[in-house]
Amino acid sequence: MIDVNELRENPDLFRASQRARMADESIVDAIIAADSTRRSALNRFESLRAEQNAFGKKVAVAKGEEKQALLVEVKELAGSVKAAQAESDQAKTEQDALVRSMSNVIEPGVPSGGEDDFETLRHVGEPRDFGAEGFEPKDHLQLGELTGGIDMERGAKVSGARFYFLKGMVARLEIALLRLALDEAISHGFTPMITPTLVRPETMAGTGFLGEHSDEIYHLEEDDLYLVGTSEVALAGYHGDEILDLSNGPVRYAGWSSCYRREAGSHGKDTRGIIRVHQFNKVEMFSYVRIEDAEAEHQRMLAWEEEMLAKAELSYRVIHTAAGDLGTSAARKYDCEAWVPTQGAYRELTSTSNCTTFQARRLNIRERIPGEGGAATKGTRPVATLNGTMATTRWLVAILETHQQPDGSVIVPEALRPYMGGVKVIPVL
RNA sequence: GGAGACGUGCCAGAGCGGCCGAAUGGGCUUCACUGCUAAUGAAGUGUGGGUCCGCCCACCGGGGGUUCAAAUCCCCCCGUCUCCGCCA
Repeated sequence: MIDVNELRENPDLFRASQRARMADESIVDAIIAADSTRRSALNRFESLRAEQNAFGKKVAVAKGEEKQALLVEVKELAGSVKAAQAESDQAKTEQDALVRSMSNVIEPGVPSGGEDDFETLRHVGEPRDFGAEGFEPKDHLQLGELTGGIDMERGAKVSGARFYFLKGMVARLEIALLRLALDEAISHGFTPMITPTLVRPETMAGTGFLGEHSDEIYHLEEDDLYLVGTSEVALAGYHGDEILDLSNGPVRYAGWSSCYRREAGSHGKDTRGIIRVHQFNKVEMFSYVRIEDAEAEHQRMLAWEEEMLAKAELSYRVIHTAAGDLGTSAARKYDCEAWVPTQGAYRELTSTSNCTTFQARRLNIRERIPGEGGAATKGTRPVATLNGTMATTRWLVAILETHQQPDGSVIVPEALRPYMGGVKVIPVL
């Protein structure tokens, strides 16, 4: 959630951000109006309440007839206090709804526009030239089937469309990838975490996923629990309502979990293979940092993601996502998209977002305000949160296709071999 | 699944419907004292919001209710613990 005081003081910044996102600008003025209504209603209630409190003290010490007289008088006051309180609560609720519906303010330099208006920052590695090598690459599903590693048919039989079995060497490859990702994260100071994948409505709402994208989320009616689409949900909720000590640097967690997505609006899209599925695994970085450190942490996360892509020996490009494609919480987002040979396209493998103080405000996660020499002074302020992908099941698509051989066997990237008992090649069955 | 107990500040732990934002002890910070440490003494030590910057309002797991007035009484929810049952 955005900072209302800042919005009041600098509305143009917020209007510009909304414009860049191609979102409604008028919400800025609506919030300012609702805030002023809220404050005047609150003032009315509080002064009446103060009066009532003062009366209450008199009533407490009065005796007999005097007490009875005071009671009659104060009874009327109690009525107006109640009414003023209702009005004040109402104004607060209205303002809150508006504020919560507004997206984060973008960071400087974020490209304006929608999904296709991203800026390409760089290309790393050359896409493998199968033409020059003289053979037609197979897609990841063909490869998966040839090696006995992916079974979509039985996935559909057991669970329906967009479900799959990973078997044998491909199953091992996924575990190897995730373990490498976790070890990399640990070496960068992240504490490994295995998180709950079912969360309560409050947690889901707190992370901002229950808004526009609520139809993407599985909900268990019987128990009123949600299946998470990423461990970010649990990791952000982890320190909810807490005051953190960031004086020794960022607090970093690497979440390992299954992720569940309904893929509601994507019928007919990516129906082949495991590119877009209802359930997959992911190792996710999540950092709590001081506001001043957020931008630097974001650059670090991007660099760590690129290191992982290098270890998987993939060619990719890095894009700077446009404002309209950021999602509610992010102020800036970088995606790394790997080259998928049979699609002739770059597909997203990682995504790292700087949510600045947006999530922390909503979840009430703060730190003591650092004073001179780093010692905490009076007061608190929200922290910044960031997240980024270390590895997901989808990586298998790019790895299988990129490292395939003419017969359909697949060479295992060197960095993954120690996690596969030294296996160098996934053979055709 | 059944029965019961409990949830108060950084921690432990009191709390009669009004004098309770909350006793007491510990911790922490500052000061004093003592060669140093320890000990001792004194003061301070929650969060959020509003503000005419004097103060004022709210918060005792969460949400409702009763009352002129709720940490305190009533209801619902969440959580923790104990016992019984069930499953492994």
